[in-house]
Amino acid sequence: MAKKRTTLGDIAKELNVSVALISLVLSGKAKENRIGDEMTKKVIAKAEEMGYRVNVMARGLRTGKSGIIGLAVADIANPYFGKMARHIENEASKLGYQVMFGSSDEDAGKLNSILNVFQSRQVDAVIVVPVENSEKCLKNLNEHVPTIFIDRECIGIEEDVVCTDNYDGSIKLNNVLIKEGYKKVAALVYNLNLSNNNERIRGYVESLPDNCIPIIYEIEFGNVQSSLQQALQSAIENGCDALFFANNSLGIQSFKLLRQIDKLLPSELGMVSFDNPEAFQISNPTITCFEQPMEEICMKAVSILANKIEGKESSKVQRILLKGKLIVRDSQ
Amino acid sequence: MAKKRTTLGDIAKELNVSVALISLVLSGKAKENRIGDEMTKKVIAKAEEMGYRVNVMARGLRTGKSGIIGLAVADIANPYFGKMARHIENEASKLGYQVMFGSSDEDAGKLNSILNVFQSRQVDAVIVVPVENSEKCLKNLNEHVPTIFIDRECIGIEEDVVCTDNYDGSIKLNNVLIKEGYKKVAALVYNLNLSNNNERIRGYVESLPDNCIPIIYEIEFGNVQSSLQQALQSAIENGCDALFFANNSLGIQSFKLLRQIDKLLPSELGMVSFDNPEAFQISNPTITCFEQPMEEICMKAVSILANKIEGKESSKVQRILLKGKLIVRDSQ
DNA sequence: TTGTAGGCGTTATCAG
DNA sequence: CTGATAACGCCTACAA
Repeated sequence: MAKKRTTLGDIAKELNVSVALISLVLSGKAKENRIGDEMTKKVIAKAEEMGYRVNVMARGLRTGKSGIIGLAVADIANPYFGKMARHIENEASKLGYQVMFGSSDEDAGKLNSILNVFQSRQVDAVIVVPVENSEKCLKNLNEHVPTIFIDRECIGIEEDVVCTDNYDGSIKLNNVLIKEGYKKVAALVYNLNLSNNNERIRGYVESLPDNCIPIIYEIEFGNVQSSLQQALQSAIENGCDALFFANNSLGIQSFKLLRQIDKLLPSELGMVSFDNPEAFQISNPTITCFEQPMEEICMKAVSILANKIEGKESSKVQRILLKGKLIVRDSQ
Repeated sequence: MAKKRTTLGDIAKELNVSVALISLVLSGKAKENRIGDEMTKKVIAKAEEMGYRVNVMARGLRTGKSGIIGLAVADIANPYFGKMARHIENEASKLGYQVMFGSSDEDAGKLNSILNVFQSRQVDAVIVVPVENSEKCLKNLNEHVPTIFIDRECIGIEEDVVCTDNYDGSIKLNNVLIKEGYKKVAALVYNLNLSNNNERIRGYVESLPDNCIPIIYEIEFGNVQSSLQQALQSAIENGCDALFFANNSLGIQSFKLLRQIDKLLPSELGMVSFDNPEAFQISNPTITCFEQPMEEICMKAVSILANKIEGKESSKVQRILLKGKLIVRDSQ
């Protein structure tokens, strides 16, 4: 296995020309360096014949570019981030970039080590889902590599970010419950101080009618099962008639728990949730939810990043909020 | 932004020693080269202080290793492959490898270009989910880079592979239906000639009682919606009393379609499905299914790959089949 | 115990 | 139009 791969030098030798010439031709700079048409063809043919493939590391060492975009998500196994990865892969590949990913599990330490690896590899740019307490390492990253935040802002750092208009989404989502006549709606959210969570809660609170007081349960991210169980129990005991879930995993887990205690949806309890996982279309009742515009988000993020890589940074920080889609189903 | 990063040379200059010394120390070879303890400490401290970070491309150019494992899945947005990616990320990171992924969409052309990119980047190893008609490019890959197949074999290539014992799974799954007393079970599978599909169908066929004839619907991968609709229609008209789905997406899509036509599960029609997506726990009824041992598969795959990278290839091809888990719920 | 020097495959800069 | 040649930063014999 593995005989040595052919290099520019090998081709040059075969053709009795210089390495530089080959390099120029194969990196598509033949025209602009006025290299003869037939020579160009000959080189390309020979390269093909010899199975030449550029050595990206050599090129990278020389140019300082790796052709890699780093993507730091919370968890690639979460379908929400899986979709994100796919859309970013698509966009990046159009521009000739490869994607390298890492999962932070919402942990600043893990995120930090992922970003360290990315920097060691001299990724050309980074797309980050910021986590709690990551200001320091993100600020550092931001000073060295073109960076963009996605899905949420990093509280405390002024940097480009693309995400859903979570405030708007929450209002639309909660209004479904309000219009349906629910009087005591509780919101459930992870106990993570993240801009998206905060915006969703803000939307929930502000869309409540004047005579309603907000009821917010913060679920421990590290202890979802029992924390959620307690919250649901408490909400029911307090006479809540509907539940507002700030993300899909809370919605899904709760759905399971509610069924275990034979709570009937929506007759005994209404619910709506952020995000639109497959499960919400299968469940009975189907779940009314707010779908985030993932493809647009990723397209926008990569396009901004592409500009930053090229050095065409717009001078001021861009904060892009994209509208999502309310999907009304049967859970209220 | 971005002042030049510090190199080994910079540190050497600061300390008035040679580059080689620094290199030795920082790559952990101080002891074996009998370098003084205090010198070692001094170097490490200085490196820390100056924020040194190895240039992976320079190292890679020199050593021929990139520290990257390429992962070619069908679609990273599919939670099944998302989980796979996550487990591989975990295992690879323990060994100091980064993961770079690509989605083939079950298309041999796309897979080929993904693998080309991987090879250009000199990934140290590749984990591939083979697709139809990819023998040629996989054979080529296999001659140049340590490779392992995952999730399915590549029909026509003798190479290490780790996957679920699909035959076993199918038998267990179908037996649930048989034992429940269903008499006319139809199987639905994608029209892709893949070893996992074939094994699942083989299991289905062979576990049918003698008086039952197999009924198999091949769903067009490129035209799922209408192809599936026709198949379901036909199965119902032919008096099938239960459905065996060869994977999760067929199961989920069918569940939606069956509800649209108000088919009652399991009273009017029983069903079981391969894979255990979240949706199967939420649906009503919950779906009896067969869960693949993804974590074990990935652990095994990475561990074999690690050996191959080190050159300790076991001489004979390994074909690892891992047992999955039958999960009996309410759909039969 | 430490230093020297060559080379990995490309690209860029100049010179013809 | 094409060729020489010097970097890029690191590793690794081999020398001292």
